[in-house]
Amino acid sequence: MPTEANRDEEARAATPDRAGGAATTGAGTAPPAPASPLTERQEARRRRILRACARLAGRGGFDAVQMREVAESSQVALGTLYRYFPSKIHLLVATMQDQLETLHGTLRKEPPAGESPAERVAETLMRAFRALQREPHLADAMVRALTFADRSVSPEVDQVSRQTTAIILDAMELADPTPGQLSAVRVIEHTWHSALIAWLSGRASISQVRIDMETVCRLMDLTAPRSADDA
Amino acid sequence: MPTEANRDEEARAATPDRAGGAATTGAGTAPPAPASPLTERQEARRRRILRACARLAGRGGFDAVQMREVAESSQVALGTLYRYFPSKIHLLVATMQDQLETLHGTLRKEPPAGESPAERVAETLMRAFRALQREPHLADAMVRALTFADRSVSPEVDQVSRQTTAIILDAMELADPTPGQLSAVRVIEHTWHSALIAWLSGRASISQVRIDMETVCRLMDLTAPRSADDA
DNA sequence: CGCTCACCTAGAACAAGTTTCAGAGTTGAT
DNA sequence: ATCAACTCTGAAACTTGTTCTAGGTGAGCG
Repeated sequence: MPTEANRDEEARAATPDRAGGAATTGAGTAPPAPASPLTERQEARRRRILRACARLAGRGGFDAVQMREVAESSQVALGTLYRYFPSKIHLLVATMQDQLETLHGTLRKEPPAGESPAERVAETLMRAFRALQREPHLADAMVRALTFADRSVSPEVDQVSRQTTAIILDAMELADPTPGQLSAVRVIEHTWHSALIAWLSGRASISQVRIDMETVCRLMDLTAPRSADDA
Repeated sequence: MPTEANRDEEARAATPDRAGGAATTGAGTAPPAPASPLTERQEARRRRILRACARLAGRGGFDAVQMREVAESSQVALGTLYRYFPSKIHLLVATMQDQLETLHGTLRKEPPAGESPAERVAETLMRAFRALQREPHLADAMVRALTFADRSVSPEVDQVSRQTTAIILDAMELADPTPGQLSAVRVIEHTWHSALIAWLSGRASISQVRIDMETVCRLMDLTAPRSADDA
């Protein structure tokens, strides 16, 4: 007895697996579809899955995200879930991408108000941090997935990294960063990432995280050697 | 048919599980033995296990460390392996502790030769990095375990963190760091850690890692506000 | 109308981490 | 010498991520 959500179906696009990783893994089973647009109904499925994942991660964290339960909760067969997200890690990283996009949108609407780039970046990161604090289990799940990801998830993890960079550069209000500044931004990202992990595993307090973030932002010399108004 | 390694046995200390985590987990099954000295024979078992773990991790990395195989390879029953290391993560983190101790010993014998603290720290970290490069699979396994560790492994992860701090402080040749410097050291650790992950997952090149390490060491202002010769 | 194709579903099957259990074996104490 | 306590062993069982198989359903098309 099927539930009641499988009345009519679509049949067009090849595979719902986006952003295929063609890195070192041979093109074994995954079709080389470069960008399948995803049917409306498929997009809806994808959303249901991501929402279920975030909900389950919200309580219990990483361990509470069980693939069978995600599948059931999003009214999708287990095989289908794996067709959309080839592993639990992929699923959680995609969830993080999703959340990051939301965050970036929010930040765009309410940009940080600090005077210097360093202040704005620190403020932005602490704001993001507070957002994560509101859902510590979810944060735990996403970050654990992110750091546990192996090479097969590189494209997605890279995407997350680019998104983070974009957020920081936005906060700096710097359209044309120098290589040195990009390196500084990477260091800030590293620090944020790692401080987050330390906090999530209970090895660092919030104030310690704040201090570390302020430290790295202040010392990273975010001001351009020459003021950048020639963009 | 027992193998041939279980002739005589010891029985004294409570549990070989060191550094019990009494954090939030209730004292369910683990006896509260604070520091069980481990019989000679138990110590030998522990070594065998760690060596087998490192060997398996050396090829194949994280996934190649399979608990059944570790047990078999170290001539120990599966249950015993779990008595010594309550999870695969614990086992790999302990392996990292072991390797770090070795590294620290080596570094003590051949300290870095740079002029400034920043140079010495960067040199030290790059040397450690090259050591990891020699066994990339092992490095992968240990670092993945470290970042994947949840709260139940906090004590052990903390120990690794302290060891790393000690190595950096040694390189700085600074016995009495200021709080600001400690924060800087934490940032450096965060960066090292995260850069390592990025390299291991193929998202950063070695030169990028070097640049990031030099960046963070240079900018972190490792020189004391006043020169520290009053220790 | 019936064919074909891609997608989906339900469920079994497999793999590896973890737990559990009964039975020895060892050691120190009485 | 016997006893009690503890550890180790060998093997099965359980859990959860992942894969596989068989069958069903809708859409375009001859």
